[in-house]
Amino acid sequence: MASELIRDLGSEGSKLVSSGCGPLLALPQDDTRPLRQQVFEQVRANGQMPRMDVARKLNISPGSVTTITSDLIARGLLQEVEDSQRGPSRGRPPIALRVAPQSRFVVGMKLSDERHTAVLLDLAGTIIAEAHVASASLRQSTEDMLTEVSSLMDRLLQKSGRVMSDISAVGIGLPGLVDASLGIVKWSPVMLDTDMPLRDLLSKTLGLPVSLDNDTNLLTLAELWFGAGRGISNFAVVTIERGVGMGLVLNNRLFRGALGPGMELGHTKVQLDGALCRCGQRGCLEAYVADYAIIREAGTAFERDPRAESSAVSMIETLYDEANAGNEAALAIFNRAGRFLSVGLANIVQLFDPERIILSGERMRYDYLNVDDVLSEMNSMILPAGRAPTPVDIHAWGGSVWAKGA
Amino acid sequence: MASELIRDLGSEGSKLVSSGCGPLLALPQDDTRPLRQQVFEQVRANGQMPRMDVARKLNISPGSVTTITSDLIARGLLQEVEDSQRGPSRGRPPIALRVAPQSRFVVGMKLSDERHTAVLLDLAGTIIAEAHVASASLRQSTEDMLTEVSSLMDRLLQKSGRVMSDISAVGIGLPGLVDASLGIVKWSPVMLDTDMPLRDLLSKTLGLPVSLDNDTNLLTLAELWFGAGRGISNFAVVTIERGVGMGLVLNNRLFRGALGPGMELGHTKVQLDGALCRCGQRGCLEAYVADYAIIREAGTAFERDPRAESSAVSMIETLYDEANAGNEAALAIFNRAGRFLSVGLANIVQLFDPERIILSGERMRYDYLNVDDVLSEMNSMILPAGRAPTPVDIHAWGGSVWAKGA
DNA sequence: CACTTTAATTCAGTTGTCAAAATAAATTTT
DNA sequence: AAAATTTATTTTGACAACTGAATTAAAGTG
Repeated sequence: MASELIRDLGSEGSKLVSSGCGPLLALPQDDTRPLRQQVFEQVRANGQMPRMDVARKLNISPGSVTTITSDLIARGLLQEVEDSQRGPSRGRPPIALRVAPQSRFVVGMKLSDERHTAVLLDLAGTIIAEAHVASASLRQSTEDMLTEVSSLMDRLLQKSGRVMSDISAVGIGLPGLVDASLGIVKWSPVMLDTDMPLRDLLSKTLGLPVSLDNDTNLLTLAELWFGAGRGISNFAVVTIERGVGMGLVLNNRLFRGALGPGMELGHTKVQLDGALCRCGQRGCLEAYVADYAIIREAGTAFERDPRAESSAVSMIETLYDEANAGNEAALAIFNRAGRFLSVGLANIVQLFDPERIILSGERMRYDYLNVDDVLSEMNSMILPAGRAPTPVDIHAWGGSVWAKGA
Repeated sequence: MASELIRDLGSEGSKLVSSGCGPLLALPQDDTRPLRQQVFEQVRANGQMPRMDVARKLNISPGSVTTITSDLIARGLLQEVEDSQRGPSRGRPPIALRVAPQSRFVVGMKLSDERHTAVLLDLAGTIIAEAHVASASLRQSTEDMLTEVSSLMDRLLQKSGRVMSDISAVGIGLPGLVDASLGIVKWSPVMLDTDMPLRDLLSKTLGLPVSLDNDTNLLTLAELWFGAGRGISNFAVVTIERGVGMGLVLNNRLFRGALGPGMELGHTKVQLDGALCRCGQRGCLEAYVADYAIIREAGTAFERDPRAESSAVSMIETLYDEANAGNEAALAIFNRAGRFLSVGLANIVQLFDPERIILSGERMRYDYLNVDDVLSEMNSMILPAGRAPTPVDIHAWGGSVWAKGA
């Protein structure tokens, strides 16, 4: 079998003559956004900026900026800022532009097994309103899910005093395997059904365009748009909750992997024949740092039945208190988890060479693992020493959408 | 310290209003190649194709193709294929286009610690000639390097019957840390000097434009251009020689990492507090699968002085023979290395989700590690089971350049 | 031989962008 | 205060790239 797999230069060389060279599939994805959109994005990114600055930043002529902005203003997407106060300077004062705040609204939702969260944003990224509903059960049918999303939407609209027609798009994130381009939920811990075309169903229910994605991806996008990822081209977002997830931004763009499911940091192996993971394999990072791994260890060390505790979170909290109180065994559990997390993070750095790693997640649980120790250990495992320390961010929300008219 | 690193939504939210949202650094890299170049690349990729096919493929009007191709033909870059035989079909027969084979030539070189290799290619990617020189010593001065490259170039030209002015560009790959954009060799096992602007020196010596890159990157590009990577958007190339290297193609483009040095698969940790690596850290993949790791183990198992053997390669060969002859200890060494390699490869799959992994390298040494076992073990470590098997390619050369007039 | 089919070319027209000049609105100098 | 200077924006004409439709070219089919 091995020999079949091996091709040598000879056959390769002869193939060349007939079939040319260079990468096939030149570029199905046209990367160049129309200039109009670039101008809009530039203004949005800066909050507000005068036309000349846009022209300089994008290396286009001031004339084009005038044309484009006047068009965008006519469409109500941009507006001039009346009160552009500034220090005394010569020349005609610049008239700053900003995204018209009330022009359009988008909604971001995050579905989880505990509660669903929704935020209403304007195009400038300002949060107008926020709403929550408790999720009915751990796993639920698609129909229930549609109902819950609808009621969440109603509550959000009610809170903000808007109506459905004010909204131009909805973005929804949920855990599990999601095919964002097709809008299909392949598998999710919050849903009973698999391979469900949830996006289209939601779109029909709400009467709005919907985009669907993995929650970690959306969290990563949120970091890129609003958080620590702004201004950074390459970074990784690592989440530690029930499992260990990762989102990756390469060249200012979310990287989704080639085959869909994306990056599974949690099932990266950090130990040959290591601890048993819930995926059935051994040595996964998740099997050391996820909450169930810690609970498992605690159960062994203290001979406690995991189900005796009220919940996973509270059990870990108890354990953490004990560790702080000086319990060696509890401390050792957290230390070990922290060390393996260091290995996982160091591997990310070695492989992706990101400018930054962002630890982020809905629940702030990193202190359990002792951030400082993890970071210093991680840095000691990275080959070219002397790297910028990686800041830690905690985001309590993850929804962020993006709808854009042509 | 930890608290300083942590920001919460509050501060983030308030910052939003003033500073807008969306990624900064919109796109300094303008991705859109001029249409002329796209047409040329399309023809080159296909070997030969008629104008209408180009128009359909690139979604441009046939008129544009006529204009562009006639221009390219006038410049001598393309030519019409006289004998476009085809089955009987109605309509005017298409006139295929191809890259004019003799129009320009480029040279690719690979420098190593044993010998330097150079190939002469035309723009269609056909190898015209190949030449080698033995490298003088393990590490050498920059001056000697320049001399060696010059003599290699002379030999190549002599072999092919061309003169220097026939060549339009040279691409050179060498091991070590190379900043491709600046053309600087930060560190290399084949050079004594560090931080040397080798590209400019070579360019002056040869009187030609030179591009310089890490050899693994060049090997990856070669796979993308000529090898198993054609037609695949995302794949990883793994090399196992003195160390363990990796090149990555994402979206049909070589990914170089954010901070320059790029991906160091070899120093990915596969075991906490594992085997000692030559980098001084523990548990690196390299410390299990690189040749020095195997030799080290052999030395322990058989109480042999590594320096007693004539060379590293021959020592491994001896060990391999013994393993094949049934020596349990020798077999165990290779098996262990193979298993750790599986871990490394599985991690790549989990993180990057590539369509394919290509094991590639100048020296065909994979059989030592038993390709079949490694692959099956790797597949067993990947979460979403049922993935395409990864073919193994052996390339005996790595140079591949690309020079393109506007 | 007329008709169909497919490829390639021609050409007028649209689009998006720029360069340069003109205009606007402030400050500084005279 | 008027003139000069400075900076921002708008206007204008020109240009280059591309498209779409019509046209020409070269084959096969009935």
